[in-house]
Amino acid sequence: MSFPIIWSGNFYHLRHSCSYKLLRFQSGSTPKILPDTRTCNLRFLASKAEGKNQKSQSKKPQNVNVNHNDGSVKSSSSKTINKSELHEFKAVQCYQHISEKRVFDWPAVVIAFDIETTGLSRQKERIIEIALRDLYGGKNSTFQTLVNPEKEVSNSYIHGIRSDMVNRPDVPRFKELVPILLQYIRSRQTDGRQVALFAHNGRGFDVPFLIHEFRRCKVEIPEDWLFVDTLPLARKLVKPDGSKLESSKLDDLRQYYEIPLIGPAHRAMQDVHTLAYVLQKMSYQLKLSIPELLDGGFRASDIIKVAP
DNA sequence: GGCCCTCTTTAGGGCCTT
Repeated sequence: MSFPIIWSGNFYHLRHSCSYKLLRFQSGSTPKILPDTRTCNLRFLASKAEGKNQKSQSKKPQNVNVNHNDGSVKSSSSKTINKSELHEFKAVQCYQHISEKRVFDWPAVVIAFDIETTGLSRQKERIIEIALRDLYGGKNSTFQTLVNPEKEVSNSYIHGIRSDMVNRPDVPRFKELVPILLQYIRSRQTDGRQVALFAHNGRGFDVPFLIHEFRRCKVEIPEDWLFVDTLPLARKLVKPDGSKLESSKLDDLRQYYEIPLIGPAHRAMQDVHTLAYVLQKMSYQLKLSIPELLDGGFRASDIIKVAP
């Protein structure tokens, strides 16, 4: 099984099944996942020569629902795809039929996730936003919500999430989010497949943060959740001249791979988008199959044993 | 705080995450 081919196929799914969800919580009622209606258009630009060879399907604007999730209403925006991106999309189309045949061979549910927090200390700070994306795609492949930290947000300059956006009764606290999160992950585990949750610097930041939030709710993270940190993968990357990359930051990786920025910067779902594409690029460059990626995975209990 | 790298391993500095 060739991972790069499957991954390219997945690239197709990323573009065609993106659906953001805004989790709204009403005190005393069952939380509901509501679709967001705002959209932005991905418009393809093609030269005349390219346009002649382009199939009609690829010429159609690709609609991507965008949920800024900041409580404000913003007008639709337009994302222009340049020539190199168009070339990549065309390559993806070549693999589409392969992916559709092999997609059920995926050994695991691959989910990219990211959190925004009130700071860096897992003991003192709290999660204020979480976003997940099932890279397989499909209906409800994305999940995103703000989280009420029940404390002041002092680092809004990082992510743009202000206290008044999250410290409100209609934003769920983490303990109210836990059962929904567990159910969402379970809903992605069709046929009892292994779930693998990818995060950049996940071992050092996201997963320990999740562990502490779950602990506060007196809930253990399921043992069948396998986490994979993409930071060690990034540190293995080398340039064509053999030298290492100057930086392994997620945004620097995005720029290195010339991945366009989609959505508001420094928000959880935007970073999930970036991670999804960076992961695709890195796995291709490092020639890593899905099982090889999962070999580097770890459980929440592995971290707890090291740093209780 | 974990991981990586080096002027290292009996250590220390820097990266990466918000």
